[in-house]
Amino acid sequence: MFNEIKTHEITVDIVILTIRNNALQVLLVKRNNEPFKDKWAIPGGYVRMSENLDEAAIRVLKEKTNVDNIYLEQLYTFGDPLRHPVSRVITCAYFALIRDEDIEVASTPDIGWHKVSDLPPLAFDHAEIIQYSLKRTRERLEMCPVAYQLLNEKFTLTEMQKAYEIIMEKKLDKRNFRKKVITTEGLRELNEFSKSTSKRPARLYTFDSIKLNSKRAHFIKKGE
Amino acid sequence: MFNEIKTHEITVDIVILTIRNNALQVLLVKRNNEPFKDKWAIPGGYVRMSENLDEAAIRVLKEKTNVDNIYLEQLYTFGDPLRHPVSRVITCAYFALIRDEDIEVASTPDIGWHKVSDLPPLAFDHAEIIQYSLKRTRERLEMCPVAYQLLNEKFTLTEMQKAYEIIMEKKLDKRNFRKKVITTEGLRELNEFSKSTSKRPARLYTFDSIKLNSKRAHFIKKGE
DNA sequence: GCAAAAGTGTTCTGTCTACACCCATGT
DNA sequence: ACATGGGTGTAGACAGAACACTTTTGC
Repeated sequence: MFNEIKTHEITVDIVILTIRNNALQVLLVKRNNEPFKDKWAIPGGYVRMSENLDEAAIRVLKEKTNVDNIYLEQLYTFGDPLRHPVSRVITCAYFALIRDEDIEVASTPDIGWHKVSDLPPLAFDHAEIIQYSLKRTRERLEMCPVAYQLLNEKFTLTEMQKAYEIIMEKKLDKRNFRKKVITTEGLRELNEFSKSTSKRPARLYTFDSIKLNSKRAHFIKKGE
Repeated sequence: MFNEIKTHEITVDIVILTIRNNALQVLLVKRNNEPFKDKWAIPGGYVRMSENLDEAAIRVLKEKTNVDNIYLEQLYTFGDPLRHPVSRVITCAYFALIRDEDIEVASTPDIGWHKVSDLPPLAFDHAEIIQYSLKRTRERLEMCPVAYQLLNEKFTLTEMQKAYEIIMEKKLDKRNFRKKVITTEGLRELNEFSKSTSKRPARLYTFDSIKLNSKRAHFIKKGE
């Protein structure tokens, strides 16, 4: 119909969230090309002709973090004609929740974690994308226990509560939290206890059956 | 980075829903070009260089229905490399809820309403897109009264309940429904009553303050 | 006067909230 | 023995579900 249209470009950009140092952090890369050279941006890349959007997101994620078994969900597609100052780039944004311990981020000065509460100036509309991903993450957390995605495989309930509190930005009642979470499908109580780094050892739990309530949540398994 | 990528095309496709004849119906157009010539499809079109995705969706909607003041929300972006058998077309799907009475659909055999419960064979992945829009519509309905978007400006509570029942595909309790709905922000009781086409006249209500809970709901006003 | 849809309250049940003390361990 | 985080129960408020009869009108 409109052949002029073929000059659109389409990318995926991924908001990669984790909890580090008791704060929700997002992985940013420093751009080494114009536009926005030397500004921070969320990782992204062009969608290749042979891959679908999920695959593109998985690829970008793997390139940046070497992680490929995580919670990944399409967030929203941003297509303002002026979002990219040079060409017309429409981006399909994803967000991912990953375990701090799983990540192998190349430690160069051009890639790093930033607290979502204290972000540097960002390229494009990436600030808006990150804000929207936080909103979505909170929505998800209210309806299903995706927070375990941010925890180690075996975790204590206190660790899980901390993760909720960090993401929700509010204190939760310990007894109510535990009452609710132990009724969650998939949570399994282990007969193991935390190596008491501090005082009384805490019982460890794990998640086995992965049952996400979200409609378009993609649980990316290895090899997919 | 990957200049090969520039041959992506990007479209918007819109699931336009309304209630007609006590059924949830979707607007379909018959394709007159290959691929999928003579198959039904949801309305769509290429995104122009000068417009953002919402604007493209609004334009397509206006072209097909002459409606431009409705509930419109981005649904999901579908980008399977094989979803279009010829070229690589990524589509950003929207869904819209419109009032039957507002619509001016050209009445040609190539455009028409179809019950979502009885759809003809559809082009591309449009069946999947429609199914997903129904899921989303039900989610929205559970958290905010978007159903009034499908009703006339003045409506009875019974009409609204019918709309809910049609979309949710289940019967609701009249008293509980009314109890809940009258507490809704924005609902206003009028001192008017339905012209008693049948028996006892029913009080009319209207919505004035539009307060949508959804995160990315776009209320498209005239002239936007 | 009767058929048909409008309108209206109460009870029960389950869920969310608020809240304070004892327990197990390391030092 | 004490400091630290782990672990537990109950009462009140609130929201959702079940449920049946009276009212108003057209015919």
